[in-house]
Amino acid sequence: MKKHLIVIAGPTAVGKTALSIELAKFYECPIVSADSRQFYKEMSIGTAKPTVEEMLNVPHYFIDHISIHDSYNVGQYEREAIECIEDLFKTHTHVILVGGSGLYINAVLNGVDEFEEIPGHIRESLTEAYLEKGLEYLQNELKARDELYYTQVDLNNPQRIMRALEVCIHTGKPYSSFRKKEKKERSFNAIHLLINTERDVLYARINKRVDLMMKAGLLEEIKQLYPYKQLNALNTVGYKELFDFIDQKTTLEEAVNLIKQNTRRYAKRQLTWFNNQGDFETFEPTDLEKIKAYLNIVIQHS
RNA sequence: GGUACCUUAGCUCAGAUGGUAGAGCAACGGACUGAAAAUCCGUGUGUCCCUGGUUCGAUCCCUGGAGGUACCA
Repeated sequence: MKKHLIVIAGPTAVGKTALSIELAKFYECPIVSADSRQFYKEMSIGTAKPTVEEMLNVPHYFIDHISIHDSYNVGQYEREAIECIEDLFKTHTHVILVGGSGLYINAVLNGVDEFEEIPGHIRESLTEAYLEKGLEYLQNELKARDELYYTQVDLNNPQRIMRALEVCIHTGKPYSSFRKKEKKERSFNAIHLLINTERDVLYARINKRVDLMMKAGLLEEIKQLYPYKQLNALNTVGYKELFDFIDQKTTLEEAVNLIKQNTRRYAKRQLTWFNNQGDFETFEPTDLEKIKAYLNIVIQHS
């Protein structure tokens, strides 16, 4: 029997969680998260995790999967997620993958290239060099170590350059020599659904959800995490704005408005990414019946 | 009621001896392979308050309105 991974992608706050739970109940299948912030057990209200009750009825994987103190990345996620999904397919014909992190969804669907793990101290010294010597230094280093990638990267993006450099330094080979961009074969059939709605509606949902998060105690959650605010995981919309409020850089009202604004921008970036993927069938978050009908047809024909 | 000043992009404001205008923020668009809710790039979207006049040409000068701010009553 053919195995089907139902992929539910879409911008933040569009209604993916509720929809995925409805579908999971219908197909009696588990849900795997592809949300790079819901992975963290210390972050809940600000990441709009499914509630405990919701998860009681439907098993969820990769929610509360790691700690903000762990270092985590797409490569690890790909390996773990594929192992988890293949395991689930031993007892299920359907598995749902939901999330808004395009890169992570892509890792499950197509895979990312294989890289060695890079020791953390290399990135640390690169970051230091960047802060001391500036972007131009990084650009020159990259030009010397990987001329090909130098012509391909966005040279204004320090994050990209540092990643390439850490690979070059640790392996002694150009970063671009690892970038094969090969699509990996998977043992399951993936059905791609993009959940989206009109921009006005989406933005209204985002604004409302931020207000609800505040009512649910977001500020309290953030106060607990304040000592760790420099961690990568906490460089997140909803968290960084409230850290600024705690640091008295903004008023609470300004911080909340900034969370709304930055969430809207994030949603736009997600849409840009998904639009670029091209092979997603688009539905409204309320189209449950249409989606079931669509899935039926696709599953029968595969 | 009087006097002075103001009215230009969604907001705050620049500006040109008269040749239809530009910054910041916002907004919008895009990129993306181990930080991805991250990081980076691009784009000015305009009855220059209205009206009549002067002028080849007015957002700019003049007349008369409207709205706003301050001070005096």
